[in-house]
Amino acid sequence: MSNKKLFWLVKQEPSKYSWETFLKDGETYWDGVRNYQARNNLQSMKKGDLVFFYHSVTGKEIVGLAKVTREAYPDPTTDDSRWVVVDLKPIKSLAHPVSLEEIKNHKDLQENALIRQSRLSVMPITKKESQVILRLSKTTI
DNA sequence: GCCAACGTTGGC
DNA sequence: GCCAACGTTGGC
Repeated sequence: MSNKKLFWLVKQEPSKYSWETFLKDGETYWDGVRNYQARNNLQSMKKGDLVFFYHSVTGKEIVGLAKVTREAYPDPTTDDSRWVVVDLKPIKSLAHPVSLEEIKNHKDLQENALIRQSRLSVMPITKKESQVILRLSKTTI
């Protein structure tokens, strides 16, 4: 695993866009972000970065891993030039989804933005956190 | 369905 | 530039 790659986490309600739909689509642009902090995170993503996919509200677990295939460009779903999207492509489903409860209960994940800033929909994940999550998910890249 | 957290908007 | 009102998100 290259140590230059950064890890991120994106959040979505499965009723709006589920991991299963994402797998079926094969690739998608991540639209609809209307929050500056989340937008800034999108703009910081580099091609090849790895992105955890979290199901909010229903499921409340990290279900899959994707990668950035195109860096930030203007959101095609709006004329408002403030907003951007990135292209994401699924890599694999996690062998064992990592639930919010597991994250909350793990001592090394207490500082995770998923807990600290529950409303943020695009957030960075530290390398250490990503290793813990991958271990919990019984998934290797 | 409720409510806490928090971002945005608009009046002053 | 402050802050009250309001809207949205997401856990419970």
